Amino acid sequence: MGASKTDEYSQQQISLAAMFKALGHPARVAIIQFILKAESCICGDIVNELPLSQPTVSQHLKELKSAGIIQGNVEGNAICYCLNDKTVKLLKDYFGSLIDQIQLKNSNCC
Amino acid sequence: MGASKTDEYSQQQISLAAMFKALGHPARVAIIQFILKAESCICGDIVNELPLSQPTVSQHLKELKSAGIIQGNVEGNAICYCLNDKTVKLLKDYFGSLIDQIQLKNSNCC
DNA sequence: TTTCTATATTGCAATATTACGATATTATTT
DNA sequence: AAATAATATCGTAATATTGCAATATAGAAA
Repeated sequence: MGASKTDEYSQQQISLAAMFKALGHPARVAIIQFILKAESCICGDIVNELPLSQPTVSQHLKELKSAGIIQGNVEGNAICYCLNDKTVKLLKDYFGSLIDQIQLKNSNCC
Repeated sequence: MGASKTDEYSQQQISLAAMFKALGHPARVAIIQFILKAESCICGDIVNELPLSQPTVSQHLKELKSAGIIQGNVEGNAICYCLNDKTVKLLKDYFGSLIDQIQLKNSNCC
């Protein structure tokens, strides 16, 4: 009869997946890197940096924002996008805990 | 004239995005967690644990594997899937470096 | 060699993502 | 109040993902 199926996914699973999904496109990884590299984090020129149109970049920014990876700040006419350090820390800790769990069970069949 | 567009994405950006994309689905996050939780890492019963058909689980496993998140080991009739600790460490370090970079530039406009 | 068990592949329908031109919005400057 | 500049939204075409039933494959057991 086997184990019973979990009817759905946990909230943590859903929310983690949403963050990873947001990061799962080269353009969005590039946006993250550009935000970190840029002198100030006034980031309207992401559009100039990426090989994509303005609407497309705007859409990618929206996805990063709604997943909580970045935050936007209205700065006069422009908008300043920055990384959400709380989310980044959460993700770092998540992978840290995975490593801990891997090391705990040293029944390594692979 | 503004900055010139990067013609394409870097290999690092593409490869990071592929790993995140592989993790960007609740079923695949659940698979990771199950592999870690399970007594041994003989994992045919992932199918019994998840609310998905066997072909669908197999497909998710394939995606995780080809992104280098997990590895599969033939074990007689069954296959044992385990996390690739090298990849997990790489991702942990990636977020660690993001945090470092955030802290370096304390010109926080957000 | 036949049967059984575990996993993978194929084919396909439903849905989601990606990208962009056109247009809307909002704040600034004139 | 225009005109300008920066960003967002809409509509839509092309493509990719998700999920499953049906089927294939490969090893173990009989």
